[in-house]
Amino acid sequence: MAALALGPAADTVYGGDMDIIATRLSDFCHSCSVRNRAICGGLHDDEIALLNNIGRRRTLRAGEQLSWEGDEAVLVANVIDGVLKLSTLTSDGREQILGLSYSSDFLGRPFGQTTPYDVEALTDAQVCVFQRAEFDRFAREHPQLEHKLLERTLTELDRTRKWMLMLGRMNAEQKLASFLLELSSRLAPGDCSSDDDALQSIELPLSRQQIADVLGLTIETVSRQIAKFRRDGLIDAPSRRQVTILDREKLEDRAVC
Amino acid sequence: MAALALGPAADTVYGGDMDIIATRLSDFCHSCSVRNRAICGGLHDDEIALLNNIGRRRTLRAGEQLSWEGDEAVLVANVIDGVLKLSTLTSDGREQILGLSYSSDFLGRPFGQTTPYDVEALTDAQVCVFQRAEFDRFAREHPQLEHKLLERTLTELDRTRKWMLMLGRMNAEQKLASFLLELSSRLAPGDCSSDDDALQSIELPLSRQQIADVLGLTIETVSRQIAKFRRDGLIDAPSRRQVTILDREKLEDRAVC
DNA sequence: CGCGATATTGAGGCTGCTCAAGCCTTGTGG
DNA sequence: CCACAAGGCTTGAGCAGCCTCAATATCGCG
Repeated sequence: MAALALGPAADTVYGGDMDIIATRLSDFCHSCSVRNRAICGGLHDDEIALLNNIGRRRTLRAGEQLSWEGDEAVLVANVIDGVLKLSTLTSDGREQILGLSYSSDFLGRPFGQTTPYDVEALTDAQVCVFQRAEFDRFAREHPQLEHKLLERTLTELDRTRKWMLMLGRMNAEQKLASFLLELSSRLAPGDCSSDDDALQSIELPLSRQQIADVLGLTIETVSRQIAKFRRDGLIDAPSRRQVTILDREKLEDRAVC
Repeated sequence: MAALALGPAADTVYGGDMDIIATRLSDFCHSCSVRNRAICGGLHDDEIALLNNIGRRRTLRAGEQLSWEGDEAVLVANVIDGVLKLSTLTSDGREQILGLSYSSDFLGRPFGQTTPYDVEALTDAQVCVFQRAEFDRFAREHPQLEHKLLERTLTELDRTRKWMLMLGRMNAEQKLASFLLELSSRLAPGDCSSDDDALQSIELPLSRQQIADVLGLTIETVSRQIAKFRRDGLIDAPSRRQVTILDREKLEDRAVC
């Protein structure tokens, strides 16, 4: 189905014969922009080649879903480019976003039966997908990969817990300030979390409604807080999807944490 | 220092000569109540013996801390018995509990530099602690252990995300109902998450204040919600630290999720 | 230009917080 | 065994922050 369909690039590649496939896919990895930051970093060339055999590039359009909550977890993936959201619905139909995935993040639930949340591309995105069963087998045979995956999962757990703190204890102003600051550092090209190269001008990958879903607020509250930050000269918002941080220090004060 | 001091049992054990040490510690593992549920499950006997050489039993009194937020992460541990909390402080001094750890859970941050939260025993507890550096080395050499650790971390991440949903989207009533239900299943002797053997009578390991810190509420709100559940006949609360679930179904209705 | 989707702004209400007083439990000392 | 104190818990009153509902404005696309 849609979630499993290959992107045009992958289709082309699989049209050739076996040797060519390996070569071409290997080229994918060698030129991959997240090669050293994603979990594949640290693998030997021959391991990369093997991984290539089971991985496929896939291009997602903004709004497209990668897998569905509760489905048998058939896919895992590396994010190459773009921003994706992990989300789930409350029983009364509201959405809560559980996490955002950026370039070089790992997506999905290896060694599990079901995907516990929806994955949807917020921007146009490129991912490198694997059939879960194949990935699991490969990971078990390559401890170096499992180790990278473990480190990444531990980091993600730390990040999620920090987010919990935000949801549980911050007010609307603090939530929005934290959110903008985090976004400006996660969207920075290096992705390395050194705050120095954090962006001043952010192209928001989320609508107001989605920001509200991230922060556990309503769209109106988000809108009012943005308006307040503008009035106070902390940010500028030339268009709906753009934000410029004018006074990072004061914004950090508002974020508190 | 306090955090590193050995419990009396370990002191005794280390008093003997080398051969005896290994044997005695091995006995610890063989009789360990979480042997098959914790990450050590699936290790060979000789691996267990090696692990024994670097692990120590430690008994914690309720209220005692295991490591401190921001400290260099020197310890990791398995929870053998009892309930511990992971928590952090907001800059304005309120506490947010980030997670609870029960029997057979893994504690700490391997492969990281700092412990990103406080760990404190809520009840008297027994843990099996390792120096982080030694544990890291052992884990790198034993992929089977790393694999178990990865699975556990992934599960913990899923659980944390569900908790996030609760903090972001639930009202006080839903939060408390969910909390009581989760507690009754996590405290059940099997620990297996089959809801069948969930407890009806819970001995609360947390004070009202701590419950409030878990749920992102105030102590007054927690108290009022408990009073309401009692009035409505959903629970009984014979003493401050005891709760009996009288009508699980209706409680689940209140929890919504 | 005009329509639909998205966002902003306003008014009013409710949930949960704050502040405050009193109660119950537990432990200590006479 | 009782008196008292201290800490934890409950209950109440009032308030603030955020949500809800509603009207209006703006953006983006045909």
